[in-house]
Amino acid sequence: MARAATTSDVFNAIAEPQRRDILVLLRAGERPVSDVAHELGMTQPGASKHLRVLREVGLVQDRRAGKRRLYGLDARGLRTVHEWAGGFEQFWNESFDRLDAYMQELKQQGKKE
Amino acid sequence: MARAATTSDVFNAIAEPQRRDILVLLRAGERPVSDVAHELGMTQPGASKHLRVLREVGLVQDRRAGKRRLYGLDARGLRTVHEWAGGFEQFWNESFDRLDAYMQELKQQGKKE
DNA sequence: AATACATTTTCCCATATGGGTATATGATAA
DNA sequence: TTATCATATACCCATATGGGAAAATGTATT
Repeated sequence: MARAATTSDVFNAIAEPQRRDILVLLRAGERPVSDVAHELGMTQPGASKHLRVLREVGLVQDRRAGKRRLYGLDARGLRTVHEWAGGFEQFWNESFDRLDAYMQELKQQGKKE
Repeated sequence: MARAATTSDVFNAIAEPQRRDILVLLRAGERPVSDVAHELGMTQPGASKHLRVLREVGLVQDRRAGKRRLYGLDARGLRTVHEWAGGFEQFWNESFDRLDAYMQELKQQGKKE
């Protein structure tokens, strides 16, 4: 098997930096593909492809507006990510302490030898 | 270019479900590779490979303990993810409202035709 | 040293990727 | 209808993947 599809998951979709950039950009409001491409310095088909992935995982909504197609944020899917990562909150400081203890340990060893 | 390496980023590293499972498991404490493999129903080399990725992005620490090698959580890297996703918090409900408004719109159209 | 145990690495494979570029589809206006 | 603008898709490529199996490396015990 190969790597899971980028469209299989919100986690996979946001693994790509440019897609995260798109999401951040869309916080400022809906935009047509061409604007996204221009503002983020990507090619038009490139932006279109990334938006497709984001749409397939539900992080983005699109609606027609005349000749153009506006893409807008649907951030609800990011709540999962936020909550999952939040489940480790109590371990952030603890990890720090552990590393600190480890450093102390190394220091002690250094003195002995 | 292909997809970015799984080791290039915390975001890429946690895109894989099994690696997220490993991180969750390690909240309960350090474990040798074989235990991780057994408890999560993966093959031992499989677990080893996933742990390598997690180690390379700094989400996991390892230390020798006799014949075995214990892997422990270093959750600090997940803070980035938590904060990034948290930047969309104000949009979660708003997205909901937008969808709601959209539904209303469709409903109106339905009445007209 | 030789054996046994734990973990990592090396192959192999199928597959999806992101990035170009070119082309096709869609929608509007003349 | 035709011309024009906006977006999506179709190809092509190089590359890294996750998984399985086999082999190599590490470490301790006898």
